[in-house]
Amino acid sequence: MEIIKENRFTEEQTQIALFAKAFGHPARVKILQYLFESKSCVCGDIVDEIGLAQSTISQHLKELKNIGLIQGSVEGTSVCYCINNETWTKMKDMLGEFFDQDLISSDCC
Amino acid sequence: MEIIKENRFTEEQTQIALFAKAFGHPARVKILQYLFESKSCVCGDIVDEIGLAQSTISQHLKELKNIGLIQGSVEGTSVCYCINNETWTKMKDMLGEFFDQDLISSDCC
DNA sequence: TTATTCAATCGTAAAATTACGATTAAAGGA
DNA sequence: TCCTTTAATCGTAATTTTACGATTGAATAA
Repeated sequence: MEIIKENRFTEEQTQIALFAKAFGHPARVKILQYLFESKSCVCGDIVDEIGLAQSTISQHLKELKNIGLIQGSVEGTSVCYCINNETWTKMKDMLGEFFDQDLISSDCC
Repeated sequence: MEIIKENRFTEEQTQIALFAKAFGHPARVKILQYLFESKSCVCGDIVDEIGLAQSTISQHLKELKNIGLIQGSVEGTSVCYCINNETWTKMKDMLGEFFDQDLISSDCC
């Protein structure tokens, strides 16, 4: 869609922002927490847990899936969603480094 | 604005999402990195550094200020922006805990 | 086969976000 | 005083996000 290369931001800056956006909505924070805490991760259970319309939850799940934080596997007529630990770790590393900037920063003002 | 208490999400979930949204845009990621790296933190320098219109940068700075991640002090006709280390640390702690969920999570699927 | 269940997708509306130029206000300098 | 500089705010447009109900499609159950 965006053909012309945008030089304004680095790949890293863009990726950090994309990860942040992924849990930049309380529903997606809650979904991710639920997937970590719960043994069950069926889509219908998530809908019950969060309290938003089924189509809305599907939309949020799609966003989390698009960035790779979760993955879904069809189980009969249900779909089981899980954290993708590889992406989760990558996110932890990237954002962890971003957060720790303060440790090597000099004072200002 | 929102009078009726919204029970759908916890304060923590909402706060995590708000912090995430704060750096959920590459311009704000870059601004924060610049404030950490640079000795200078004058608004005009940020505008030059990022390459967006002055009014757009002001808007992004306002968002970062609203959530408390940065603070500005007037210096003559300029404004000097700085990281608010207290809020930054609070954010690190909160999101760090959120990220480390995987350490106590059981496998699924 | 037909009916049911479950989740994705569609269509749509409302709200929020992002970006810009123009204007304003405050401070400093001539 | 008047002019310049700096950054906030205003007004606005385009885009994205969020949410919902309705529909669809796939799989299972009767």
